[in-house]
Amino acid sequence: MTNTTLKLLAQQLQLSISTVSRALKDHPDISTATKEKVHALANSLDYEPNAYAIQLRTQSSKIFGVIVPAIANLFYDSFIAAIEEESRKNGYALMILQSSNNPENELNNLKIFRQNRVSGVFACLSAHTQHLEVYEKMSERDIPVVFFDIVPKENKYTKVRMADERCAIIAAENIIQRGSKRVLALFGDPALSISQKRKQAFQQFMEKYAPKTHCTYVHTNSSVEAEAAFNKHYEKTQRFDTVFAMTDEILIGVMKSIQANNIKVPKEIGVISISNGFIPSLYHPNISYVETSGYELGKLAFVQMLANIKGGKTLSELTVDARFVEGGSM
Amino acid sequence: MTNTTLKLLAQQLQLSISTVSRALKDHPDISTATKEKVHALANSLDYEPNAYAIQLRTQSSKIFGVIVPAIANLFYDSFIAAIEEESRKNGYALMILQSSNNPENELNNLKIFRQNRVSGVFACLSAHTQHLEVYEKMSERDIPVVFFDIVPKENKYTKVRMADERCAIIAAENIIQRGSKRVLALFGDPALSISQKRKQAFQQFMEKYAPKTHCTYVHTNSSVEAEAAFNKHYEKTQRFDTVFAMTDEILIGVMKSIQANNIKVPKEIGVISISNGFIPSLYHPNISYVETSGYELGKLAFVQMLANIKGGKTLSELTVDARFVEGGSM
DNA sequence: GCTTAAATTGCAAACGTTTGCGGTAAATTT
DNA sequence: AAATTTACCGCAAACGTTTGCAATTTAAGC
Repeated sequence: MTNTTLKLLAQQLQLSISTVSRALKDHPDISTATKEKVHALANSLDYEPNAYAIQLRTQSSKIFGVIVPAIANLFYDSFIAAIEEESRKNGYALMILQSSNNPENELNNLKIFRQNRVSGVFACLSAHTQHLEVYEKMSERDIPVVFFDIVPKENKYTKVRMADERCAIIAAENIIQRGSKRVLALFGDPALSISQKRKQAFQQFMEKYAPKTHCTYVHTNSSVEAEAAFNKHYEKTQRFDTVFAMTDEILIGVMKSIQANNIKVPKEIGVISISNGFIPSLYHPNISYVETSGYELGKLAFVQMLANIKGGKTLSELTVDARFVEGGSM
Repeated sequence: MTNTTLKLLAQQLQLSISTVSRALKDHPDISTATKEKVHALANSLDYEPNAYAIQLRTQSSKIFGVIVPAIANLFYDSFIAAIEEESRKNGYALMILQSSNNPENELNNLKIFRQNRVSGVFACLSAHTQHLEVYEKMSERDIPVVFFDIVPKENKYTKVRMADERCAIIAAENIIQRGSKRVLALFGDPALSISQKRKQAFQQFMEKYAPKTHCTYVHTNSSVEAEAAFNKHYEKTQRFDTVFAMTDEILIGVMKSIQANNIKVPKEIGVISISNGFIPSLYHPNISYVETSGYELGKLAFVQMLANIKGGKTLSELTVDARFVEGGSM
């Protein structure tokens, strides 16, 4: 069965295509009588406008492109969920591609976006990417690009990201407030700017406002490493009373060890992490965490996108603020 | 800056549009000399074919639609990741929409898919949906639909799903092997066929091969409900020695309670679940589970889709097989 | 050198819309 | 009753491609 078109409707109704078109969109030129007839037939024939013809004619596609390193990720999937919701509300659809942290894929994806004349793209740079010219080209063609999470350094781009330093500081504040004497602070890959930022902010804050608190800083690259690191330091006689996990991944390792050793939280050890909240809610008691919400970031990114589309270029870097979520682990 | 088109290239090269078009796709009619010239200019001008014009002309869109209840979901995100990979390999892009388990959204999404003349749709029914006519209509219009995970009962559709019965039976086998006397078996929404299937298979198997084992069957709709159900039954004097969780969601609730009550696993209670593996790995000891891989399901779904597109209708129900993964909880 | 075949290239229609402009008939004003 | 306005509606071009066919140029055969 072939698709219903304006032409078909026009033929059956003995009207011109233009009249049918206008009737369907409630144009004042068309009489109520014909409007009704047209709508009736359109409904019974399940007419759906051909988005491709429309875009070809109007030169605007109502589709956003999204590039993430991976969809299967606690952070990015909620980011995607957020912009999907907003997009739907605003009549846009989403085209989602994953780069798998591979610059080549990223390039190919961008190409697909251009071929589909997307109205804008949300991009998360893949880890070791420095080929921003492609993005430049999109901007030249008036396709706004909103970078998120992993963003370029230059400030000629529109970007949104988490307030990394704030997160670390909020965590530090709560640790101090708890009256901790010895802290084990676990951070991620030291090569990533996110690890650097968080550690630096955390360390500075602790040294300034709680110089007497003894902090041990360790970098780990996986859950397993985090678990090992925790175990190693837990053996010591002078035990720490608080552990800080920079990411979910690290928290998972820590909690494995805590469960294995049947350590009482928060009595024996306080736990605090930075997270979007899902992992911390898995444990009893819930782990207290500083919230970095992919969902919020998505909402923010969308606002930026809309601003870019409507009001020309809005070059700025916005961050979504962090807040402390009390679990029962501190 | 305006987009490069065939027309523009043709003008600059003093050639006809058709020649340029053919040159670009390496048509044998065109001489090598002009091909080179065309390619050179196209590259320098960053020509990208307009997907909309192509689709309008060729009536095929190279886009698949995907409907999931939620993107932010451990199972669906890996499913999506899988079909995204395959799609890219095959020159397709993905349009992903989430239903949020709301039939109305589902309907709207389908509409968007039809407007975009997708080449096919991967659909996971939202929980309480019985309006399959929309899907019928897509099929009538030769848009193949591959249902996954939550699929319609009728067997006139193409569907892929987990081998639900097998999963349940494998779980039951292991429970019997453990020598359990009293089992608490937690299932999901009783309205969902997935819950029904798993429960029925489980129950039948237990009754047949371990008639003396006492089983309590409970349906819950969320982690919180599962936690409550577990607590309620745990109060009893005649305690169960094994708990079976049909999904990650349920497992999470169970484990919250287990942690809260400081129950020793597997000594006091054995735990087994059905999962893709991530959640079970979060606990110590790792929870034993029957593996259901969203990733595998995605790959399978894609094969089905391709078969449908190429070889006409392939009505069948394929399942991806399950296997037991030993944790330390049994 | 003339005919014929082969190698190139161009013409034009079509895909399904939108929209500026012009046209006709009815309604209103003089 | 003629003139003008108003209410409807249709024509036709354009968006960027693809593709069957015709047209042109070049090479080949004799």
